[in-house]
Amino acid sequence: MGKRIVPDIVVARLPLYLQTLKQLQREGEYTTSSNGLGKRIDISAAQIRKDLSHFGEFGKQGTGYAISYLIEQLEEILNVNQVWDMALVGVGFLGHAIANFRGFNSHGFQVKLIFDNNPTVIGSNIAGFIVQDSNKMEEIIQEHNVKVAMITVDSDHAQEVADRLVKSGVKAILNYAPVTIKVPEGVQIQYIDPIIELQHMTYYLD
Amino acid sequence: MGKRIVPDIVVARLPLYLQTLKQLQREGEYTTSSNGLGKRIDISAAQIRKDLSHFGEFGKQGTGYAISYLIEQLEEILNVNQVWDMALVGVGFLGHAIANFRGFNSHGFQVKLIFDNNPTVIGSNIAGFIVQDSNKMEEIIQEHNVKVAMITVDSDHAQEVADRLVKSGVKAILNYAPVTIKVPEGVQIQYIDPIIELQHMTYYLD
DNA sequence: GTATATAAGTTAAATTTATCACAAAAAAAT
DNA sequence: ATTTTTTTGTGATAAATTTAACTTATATAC
Ligand SMILES: NC(=O)c1ccc[n+]([C@@H]2O[C@H](COP(=O)([O-])OP(=O)(O)OC[C@H]3O[C@@H](n4cnc5c(N)ncnc54)[C@H](O)[C@@H]3O)[C@@H](O)[C@H]2O)c1
Ligand SMILES: NC(=O)c1ccc[n+]([C@@H]2O[C@H](COP(=O)([O-])OP(=O)(O)OC[C@H]3O[C@@H](n4cnc5c(N)ncnc54)[C@H](O)[C@@H]3O)[C@@H](O)[C@H]2O)c1
Repeated sequence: MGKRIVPDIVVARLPLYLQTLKQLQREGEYTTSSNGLGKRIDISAAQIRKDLSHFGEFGKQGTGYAISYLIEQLEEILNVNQVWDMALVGVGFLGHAIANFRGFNSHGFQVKLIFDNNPTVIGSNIAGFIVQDSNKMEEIIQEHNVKVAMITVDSDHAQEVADRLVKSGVKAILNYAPVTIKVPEGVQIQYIDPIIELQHMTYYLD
Repeated sequence: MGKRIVPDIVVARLPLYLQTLKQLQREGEYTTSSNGLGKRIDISAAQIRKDLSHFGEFGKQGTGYAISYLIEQLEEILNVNQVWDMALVGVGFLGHAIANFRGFNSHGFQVKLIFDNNPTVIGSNIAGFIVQDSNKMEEIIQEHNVKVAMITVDSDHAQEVADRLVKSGVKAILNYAPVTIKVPEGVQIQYIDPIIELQHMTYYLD
């Protein structure tokens, strides 16, 4: 109860808090405060406290937050106190980079399946994975009970691939193709698009 | 006058409008409406009209928006009615993918310079660019008057690289390393981080 | 030609989001 | 032991953002 009423904009900030806490931990810190954390990421202390207050009380007055405890709690809230297997569809340049990216592992994710529709790529070994035929996506994804996927195909095929992922039972899609995708209620979608970010910045340049 | 008072959250949506308009154009459409555009990207018609109203009047009652005209106008607003030369720092797996990405060109950007600090990479040809020594970043970037850069080095070196980019006169940085970076007032920074997006989504999964 | 439908731009209202300010608690200093 | 400082969690307030409603203009149907 109460989980659904947390504003999405608050949820969106939690991963950044988690990332920063982990970094503080790597730097040898054991505690921090809403102020200290906020300074790192340019977010007001009040906002951080307000955000966390949606989920419980994690700090101690006068002291602040025990970093390892807050990390644990945030990982639980974000459901990354487990490792999500992921499917990657499209092994071009970008898919290749992502398949080789080792950074997912310690943050709740791991690539498990890789698909492409190009016969010259299917069957080859990329980053330790055998590239599978995307025609068999539905059965293979279902069989492995994969719920999270990344799309790195050209934008012309992104919607079609998304549809098939949804049919396969995937509930969260990270789409790198520069196109908006329709998914049914209950399926999460997020976008990564450098051009969107670059154009956002050039607005402020002359 | 009045440019600075447009809320950033509005500015952030403009590139998405532009992307979608370009796609409609590729599909052979000549006009659209706030309603039609909004349906594509799940944004209310009222919001689109409100957003655009910050910059002028671009539509026609009863008809909607002439796509090619609105594209032109948005490109001008976002300062992408020109091509921005970009520097790319860090040519690992991800940098390799970005260097080879052809999608920037038609949207106001082009990779111009590539840097790395690894002697075995420096001097090699990647996607038609000779990888330059990142020790010489300052002078080379200044010489080419590059104002936009992408960081694809490991997170331990991202801040240091950002500092040097700023010193070189770069005014907009797209950072792929999973770490928050400090830049002086007047320098734009945006982040691309798949883990942040994935964790945002897994919150909603069980 | 008139009526109906479409759709922009805008003003006002509603909603959401962020900030402020303070009481309570703990820690540090005197 | 007492005072001062730090810091959380929160209720109240302020600010920002979105939605809805309305006016005006254009286009289409009859
Ligand atoms: N490379 C980048 O740095 C970069 C950056 C941002 C966005 N993107 C976007 O990411 C996507 C991929 O970029 P890329 O440079 O790797 O392109 P790419 O052409 O190198 O790779 C695309 C891959 O997808 C495969 N594919 C196409 N249709 C498919 C389908 N229906 N099912 C399975 N596989 C399919 C192709 O065989 C190919 O291997 C594009 O949409 C691009 O716009 C790329
Ligand atoms: N590969 C991905 O899919 C992916 C996805 C998301 C984020 N990232 C992030 O992007 C960054 C790069 O990832 P990657 O997989 O390409 O790593 P990588 O190790 O393959 O590449 C890093 C490159 O940066 C260079 N480098 C390091 N320090 C440098 C410096 N001071 N100056 C110039 N060059 C320097 C290295 O020589 C290397 O070539 C990392 O921060 C990673 O977390 C990568």
